[in-house]
Amino acid sequence: MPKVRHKRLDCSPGCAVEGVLALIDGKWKGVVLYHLLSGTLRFNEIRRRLPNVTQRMLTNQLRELEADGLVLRTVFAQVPPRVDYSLTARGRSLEPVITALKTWGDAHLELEKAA
Amino acid sequence: MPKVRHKRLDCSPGCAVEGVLALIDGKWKGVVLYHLLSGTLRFNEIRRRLPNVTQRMLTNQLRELEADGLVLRTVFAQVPPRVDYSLTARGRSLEPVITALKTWGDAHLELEKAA
DNA sequence: CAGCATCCTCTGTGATACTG
DNA sequence: CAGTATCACAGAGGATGCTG
Repeated sequence: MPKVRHKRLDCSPGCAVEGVLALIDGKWKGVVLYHLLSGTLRFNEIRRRLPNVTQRMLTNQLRELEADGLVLRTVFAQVPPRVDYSLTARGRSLEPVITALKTWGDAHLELEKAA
Repeated sequence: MPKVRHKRLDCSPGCAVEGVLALIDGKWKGVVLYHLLSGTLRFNEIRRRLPNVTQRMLTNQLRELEADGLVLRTVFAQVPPRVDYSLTARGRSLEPVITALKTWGDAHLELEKAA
């Protein structure tokens, strides 16, 4: 059970907040987690959902998520390699958080939607 | 109503998630928001709650939060300067999100708590 | 297909000192 | 008290090419 290996954490009761933020921080972790909520995905499937991510970054973020015990990485010994990514129980437990983020975003963010 | 002036946002439905993350990303924004949930605070009061933050960073983060319309900055024209920081309606609307973060953190994070 | 290795840039963060 | 101004740096993030 990986403790918060990130460096921060200087608050008092707010530590928890920072801690979670440290987990989903990283330019793509949040969205990756969000997409994985829908179910298992293969590397390129995730990649397709993040138009501007580079493999390096995606690999990177996935590895960190894996290290934090949020994502499960399953490698199939096949000729055309296949790697599945899914949420661990811990990862899935983040669902309410991700949902809260998405809900708020949908409600309070002016995205590309016209008007 | 400040749009997401940050650069990212490359997802599809996950945009919202990224968007919010962009707002509370920044090493101290999360905790600052958390502490402001309890009520208005002065600059040094916030600072005292974040042991390791430097004025430069705190000022910085507060200004960004202000620019994003999450925090209200009130300057009093006094001799010993006084500046109050409080949440705007938009900022306060983030409460469920912050709460979700804190709740998850308390439940799933191994912090400094013994055992 | 799903990476890894390199190289490079930029910006977020920090330390320190000064000011109205 | 609540900043502002500099200087400096680590590492997050990106571009590209190669590989089992």
